[in-house]
Order: sequence, then C-alpha cells, then structure tokens
Amino acid sequence: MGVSMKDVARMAGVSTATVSHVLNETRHVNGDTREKVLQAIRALNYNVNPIARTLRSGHSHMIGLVISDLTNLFYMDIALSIDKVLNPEGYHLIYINSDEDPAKERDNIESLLMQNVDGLIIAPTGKDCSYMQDLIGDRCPAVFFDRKPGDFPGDCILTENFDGAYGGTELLLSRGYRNIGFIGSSFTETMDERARGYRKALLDYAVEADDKLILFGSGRPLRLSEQKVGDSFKLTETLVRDRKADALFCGNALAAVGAVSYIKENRLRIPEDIALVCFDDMFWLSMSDPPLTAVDQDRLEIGRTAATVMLDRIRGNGEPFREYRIPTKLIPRSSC
Amino acid sequence: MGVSMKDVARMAGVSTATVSHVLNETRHVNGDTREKVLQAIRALNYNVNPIARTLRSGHSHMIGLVISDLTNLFYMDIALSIDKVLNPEGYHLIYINSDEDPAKERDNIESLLMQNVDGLIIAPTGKDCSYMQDLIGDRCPAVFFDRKPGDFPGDCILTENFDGAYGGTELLLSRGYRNIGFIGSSFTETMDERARGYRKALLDYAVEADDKLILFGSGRPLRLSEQKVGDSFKLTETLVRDRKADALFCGNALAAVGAVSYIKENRLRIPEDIALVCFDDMFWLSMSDPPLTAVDQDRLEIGRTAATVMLDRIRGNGEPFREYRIPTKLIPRSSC
DNA sequence: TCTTGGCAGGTAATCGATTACGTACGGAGG
DNA sequence: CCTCCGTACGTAATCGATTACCTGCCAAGA
Repeated sequence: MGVSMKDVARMAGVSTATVSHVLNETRHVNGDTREKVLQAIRALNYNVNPIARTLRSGHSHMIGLVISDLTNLFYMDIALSIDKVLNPEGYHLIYINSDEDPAKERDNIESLLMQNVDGLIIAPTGKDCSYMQDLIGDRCPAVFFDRKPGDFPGDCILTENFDGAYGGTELLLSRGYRNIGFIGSSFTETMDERARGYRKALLDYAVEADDKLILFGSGRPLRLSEQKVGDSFKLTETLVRDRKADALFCGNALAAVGAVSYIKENRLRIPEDIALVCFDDMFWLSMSDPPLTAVDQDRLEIGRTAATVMLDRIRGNGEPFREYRIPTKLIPRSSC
Repeated sequence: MGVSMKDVARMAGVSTATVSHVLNETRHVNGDTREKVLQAIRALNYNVNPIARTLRSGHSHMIGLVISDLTNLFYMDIALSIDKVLNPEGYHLIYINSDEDPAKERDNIESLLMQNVDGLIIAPTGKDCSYMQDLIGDRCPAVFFDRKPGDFPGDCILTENFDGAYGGTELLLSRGYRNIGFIGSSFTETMDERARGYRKALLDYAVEADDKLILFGSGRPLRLSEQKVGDSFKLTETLVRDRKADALFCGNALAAVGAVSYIKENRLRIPEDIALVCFDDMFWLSMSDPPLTAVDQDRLEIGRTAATVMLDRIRGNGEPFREYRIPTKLIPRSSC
C-alpha cells in the first residue's frame, strides 16, 4: 500500500541496500548517489517502516516505561521529563500502568519485551524485583526510579530522602516546634530513609526522638486518588488528639491527605493547632487552606537522569551499575 | 534467539501454516494435530512475535491514544477506563501526549499510523481537525472524545454539557442564589454548550440572564497543573468584586482553580460571600476548603463507550458515524 | 604484467509471522 | 472406472526493512 524502500530504490536507480545505507549512514555512499536517493525519498514522501526495521534489526527505538500508577501526577511528570530527553534522540516511550499490582507489572514487562523494547524504565510496585531477573535477563538495559529494585542489577534513580526529610524537619525545629510527629502511609525503604533524616534533625537540635510519635501505615501502596482510604487518617488522630504533637512531618502526599482530612474534620487550625510539612509537592497542596509547606522532589531532574542513564546503557556503557540521588527542594508555605 | 513458529512446527511435526492456523483459528485443524501443536507451544513456551505478525498481517492490535494533556487526571482516568475494555480483547493502548500543541498532535498521529495502529482514539487539542482527514484517511478508524473534531468523519463521545450545566445552575437557583456568574477558561464549543445549559436554567427560573455575568478567558487551552496562569483569576475578580455575583458557576476545573485562588487571596468565605459550583470533579476539589460542589463527568463511561465504539469499528461496523452523549452526575458538597 | 587492496555498490538471505495456492486422499455419484 | 468435491495440511511467496557477502573496477607496488 504505502511507499517502500523498493520504490525509492527503483526511482533512484540503485539497490535497496544502498537506500538503507544512506538512511542509516551505515556505510559510505558517493555524494551524487546519496543525493539521488535523498531526492527520491523526498519525491515519494517515503518513511521507513518501523515495524519491518524492528523485525530485522532487533531493536525498536522504543523504551518501555512501566509505572505503578499512571494517575499519580508525580510519575507522569517524571514520564514527560524522560520523554523530553529521549524523543529528540529518536526514542519513543511506551507508557504502561501496573496499577500497583505485581502480577500486572510482570505481564507488562513481558509484553514490552515481546515488542522488542530497547530498554525498560521502571517504577517498581514492590521491593521484590528478583523475578525481573529471569524475565529481563540481558535482553535490554533496565533503569529504576523512585523505589529500589531489591538486588536487581540495574541503575537506580532516587531522591535524597534523608536530606529532604532532614531539611523539612529542621524547618519545623527552627520555628520552635518540639513535639514533631512523623507519619508515613506505609513502611518502605524510602519511608525509612525519610524517617532517618527526620530523626537526625531532631538529634542535631538536641530534641529527643519519641518513638510513639513515629507511625507508619500498614497497607500496600495505595493510589493517591483513592485518598482517605489509607491509615494516615487514623495515624493523625493518634498523634494529634490530646495535643501530643504540635507539628507533623508527613512522609508522603498520601499521608498528607489523611492528615489534612483529619485536621479539617476536627476543625483544627493549621499551623496554630498543628503545623504541617509534607514530603512531595502536589500542585493541589498549594490550593489547600493554608497552602502546605513541602519538600519537593525534583521530578524534572529525576526524569532527565533516568533518560540519560538509559541512553548511556543503550549505547553500550558497561560501567558498574550506580545509584543516583537527586536533591530535593524545600518549598516554605504557610503551614508552619 | 527466541523460540519461533518454526521451532514449534518442527517439534509438532507439522508446517508453520498449521501452527499459525491453530493459533488464529483461521482454518479447521484436526483435533489431534491441534493438540500436538498446542503441546509443543507449551513445551517450548512459545509466544507469537507481535512485530512479525504486524508486518505481515498489517494490523498490530494496538490502539493509539492521542491525548492533549496526559498530566490531566481527567484524561488519564478515561484512558485507564478505555484500557480496561480493550485489554481483555487483546488490544494494547499506546498513550501519547500532544501537550496541547497541534503540531505535536500531528506528529503523534503520523508516528502512530506508521506503527500500524488499528485505531486512533483522540482527544483533539483544537476544533480544527480537518488536517487529520488527509493524514488518517481510511487507514484506520478514529474515535474522538471530550472535544468535537470539527467535520472529521468519525464517532465522537461527549459529555451532556448542556444538561450538566443546567443541573448545576439549577442547584444554585434552588438554594436562592439569583446573581449567578458563569466563567469559562476559554471559549470553545464545549464551553458554549455549558453556557447554554446555564442560561436555560436561569430562564426556567424566570431569572434574567445578565451578559455581563458570563465571561470567558481568551487563551489557548492550558495545562491544569500550570494553574493560576489562566484568565479565570481575573474573570473572578470582575464578577466578585463589588458583590456583582453571589454565586459562580465555573465552566471547568481550570476556571475553578482561578476562582478559588482569587476568593482565598481576598479572604472571602464560601459559600457565605460567594457560592461555587464547578463543572468537572477533580479529587482535590473535595480537599479544598470547603469542598466544592461539582458536576462530575462520567470518565468511566466515557472511556467504556469510546472503547466499545472503537471495537465495533475495527470489527467492521459500517453504520454512519454517531455522536454519543454521556450524562453527568451532580455531586453536592458544601460550597453552595 | 600480475598481484593486492580499497572503494562503490549490488545480490540475496534473513527476521517471524500470514496466507494464497497446491496437493493428496477418500468417499459419493454416475 | 472416472469424475467431482470436501477435508486436512503443506509449500512458498510475502510483508519491508537490514546486512553478510560478493563483484567490478581502478590504481599502486613488485
């Protein structure tokens, strides 16, 4: 139906091999021959058929982006940032949603591999990524972000959780709060790093950390848009009732949603009754009343790094796998 | 490298043709022959190579989803709903972001067509989709949603904008508000339909519509996450200062963001000073203070319909193109 | 003069499926 | 016995590229 290389070859009076070599610059072609080919390409408005190319060459110029929750704006921002780097290099992204379900994640990866993706960028649903080993093997490079992939051999882009939490807690301390609670929606390595940053800040301010003020939800990771379903509502109650805490460090946005819900329902004032700082900045946190102080992860940079590392790997960088840490930015608003 | 049909054929002692026909049920194969093939497939853990299949057969079991803004949760929810229908039918979705940029939209469509997608589901950036005619032609069916595709010949899934706006306005009227303003972030056909619903409600309540209370922003469509950048902040000021309006119907979430920003900055109370109803429900509207009454579009149903219609078209439904309208749901909260 | 080697480009196998066409067999009808 | 048709399956062309290998030519060196 469409125009194929054969048509171009015929029109230019050369073989398809030459056309291919002109297109891919994979061997020298004389100036005038090349010109004839290029003209024929323009004249016929020819485009290479990516499917045929993939079938033969084994690589697709596609990168699979396996994300645990596409409705989470945090991930989508990172995805777009990745795209911004990869697109100009001729790579296309295939977004795919795991819905926080390891089984789907597995299917997704399998399906992407069958489509011959040149690489996988993954925000894993769980910490156990051992099964990916068998699946991916050395079929293509894998780059992880947001959560550590257990002991899977691949690069990993993470946020400076420790420093970020340290900074947020420090802000609360510098404003005079001394009974600072910490809530995380669930206990993960990421959350633990943040808790450690929080603890260190207390230590440096000579405030004794009270383990009763550090609480984690128990559930599996939840979709943000399901909100309130998590435990953070109750955790907040535990910390805030009876004025046990005068400030709260929320380990992630989900925790913040729970905290704010509780606080509003009980008509408490922020920051007079309880001050808040939240790890993660979602744009609607700024719409909340009052707007919340946040420790913002640098999605742009996380995405850029993931993309760059991926390009390196595709191009054959054989150095040992690394862990990259992206600094956070503290965004002071009026909740503390 | 991997296992191919040839291996299966060899193991089962048949030709590749038979294997293919077993897989696709495209011609009768004797029971025991079929069984041998299936066993070989299991034994070798064979999977068809989708790329080869696409190259030969011309269809890819892929549906391109061209969306004007992937960071908009509204679109993403629809996308996931579409996926939920298409996936069990063996179709995969390729999400692709136009970033509200018609040029990118064009590129995206072109690139998807080159990948032999079996269909396109499009949330167009603009009202002028005439150029798609040349691009898509009859290469694959196209289904549109959220915005009308001008005079492009394709099915179209839209919200009952008129009825929805009518219902929202009616709620305000029934609560006694009489000076109800209408703001839309920009003037589009969609927004016009909503404005007409609003007008009709006023008419039915014998309230004279005041054109000075009906305002539209001028800009191109904006990404929601850029917020406040739009005109709706100023439009709100025009309507609310001097108490010209006692209630506001926001034509979409973007308008609501602007309105709420203005109202908060000026320390007005909702609903005492100004009541609010918003077309579109975003989950953070419920977190706002007070939670906003909203006219919710049924994303699930929009997605389901789009997917179903697409399947019909792929399977050769040749009926004339239709426009589908999905009812809204009124979600009363405490902002009016 | 005869090898050698570099250049320019063509030939055809190949990737892994789908599918039009061909063949072999067996039973029914004349 | 011959034809005709249906069943069951194989053969090989095909989709549109990439790429290993080959050919022809010309100049340099022995």
